[in-house]
Amino acid sequence: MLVQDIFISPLENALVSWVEAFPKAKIAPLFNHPTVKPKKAEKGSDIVFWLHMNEDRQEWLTNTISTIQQTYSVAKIVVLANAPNQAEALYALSLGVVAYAHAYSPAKVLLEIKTVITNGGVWMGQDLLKRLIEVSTNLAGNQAAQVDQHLKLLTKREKQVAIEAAKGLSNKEIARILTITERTVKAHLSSTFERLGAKDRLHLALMLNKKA
Amino acid sequence: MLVQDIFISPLENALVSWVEAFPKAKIAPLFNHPTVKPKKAEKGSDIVFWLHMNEDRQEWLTNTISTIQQTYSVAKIVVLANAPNQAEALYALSLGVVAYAHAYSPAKVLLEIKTVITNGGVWMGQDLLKRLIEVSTNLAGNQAAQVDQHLKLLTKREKQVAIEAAKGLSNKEIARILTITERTVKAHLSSTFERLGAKDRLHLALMLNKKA
DNA sequence: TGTTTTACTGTCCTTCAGGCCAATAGTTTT
DNA sequence: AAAACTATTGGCCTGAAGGACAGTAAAACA
Repeated sequence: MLVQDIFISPLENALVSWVEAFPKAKIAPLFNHPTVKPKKAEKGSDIVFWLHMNEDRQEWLTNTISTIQQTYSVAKIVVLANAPNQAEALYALSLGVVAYAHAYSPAKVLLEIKTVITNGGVWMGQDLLKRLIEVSTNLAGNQAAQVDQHLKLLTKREKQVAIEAAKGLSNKEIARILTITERTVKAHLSSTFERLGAKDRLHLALMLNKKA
Repeated sequence: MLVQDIFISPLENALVSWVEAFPKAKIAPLFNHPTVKPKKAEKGSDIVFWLHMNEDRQEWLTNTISTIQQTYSVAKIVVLANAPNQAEALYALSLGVVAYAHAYSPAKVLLEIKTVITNGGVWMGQDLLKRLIEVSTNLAGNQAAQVDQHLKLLTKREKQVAIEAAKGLSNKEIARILTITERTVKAHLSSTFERLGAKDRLHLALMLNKKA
């Protein structure tokens, strides 16, 4: 089976690792560029588009993915990001992209990605998946139990502070109703973030306010 | 680099596909069984534990994973399930397992898994991943009419911003994914707060994440 | 009896959020 | 045509949040 690899990148020349991984790949600045126009009709042929993502091309990404999907329903799309970030990765994957990786990944990794996706898999970094799992276990699972699980990790005082913070109260307000200093509230919250792996009070609130 | 594969399974003999994929692998009924004790000190050596999961050994799984992680901080753990299911997969992955697959996966798949995880990836079935992504990206997807009521009061752009903010994203992150300035995000948010009568983004998040 | 955990407080500093006071340009409504 | 709304961005400023240092006293635990 013929598999065509097409890199869409603003770069003039493909990166070394790209060439190393796929010597026969084509590269073009835009999708639908004449030099890379794949033969659509060819039956059983697989096409992999490797989209090189710059920080400031979010919209381009969205449009390109959409166009590719409309034109080649079976094509696989991989996003190679100069500066990978979780939000973008999630977004891309939700659009149907089958892999999201660093643009400067070594050839070895690129080949691995290729193997995985041509076998129907989806490739993504470990950190991102961890995050995904965190988020969705909170949203999906036994919400009530999940929340208790979280609260169980906290000391009595931390629990009180966390609950108030999750309601949307400010540190000052919490301090008043618990008759402690604002500083102490901060201390309890910091330790709470640490224990629960929350980024800030908003994430804490989301953790403790999962719908039942 | 030496990579040791250790199968932990109640079976007397390894499955055919296991042997086919890893002829030199060891197998034992329990972790820490003398016959499979890996040399911990060996620098740069990778260890992959393949845990064979029976339906009724949930607790065993939890404990074994925990013990392995404490003993070999760098070890990779794969779960091979006789009867894979999403809940269990999620649970295992949330514990730090880097792959979850069917115990009777062909050797080819096992080798693919091995490749992926030794390169820092995580392996899982496509269906599960799709599900994960759905859950974590569709904040508004499964919300009640009440939330729609709120969102209906907003302009298109404000709605987009509000939803992202309610997920816990910072202004900068939102700006990035919508390809606008952080300043503009602030403008949309300010107007959103006004329209919905929200005090700040935390209250907004609570409004849009209300239990149905 | 040590050691660890909890509860509490301090200052300094950086970043972020959001309000206030603008402005421009396109679209919609009146 | 004029008025209102939408989308965008700028600068300035204040206050809150949270991390990076701290530190003390009591309780719990080993």
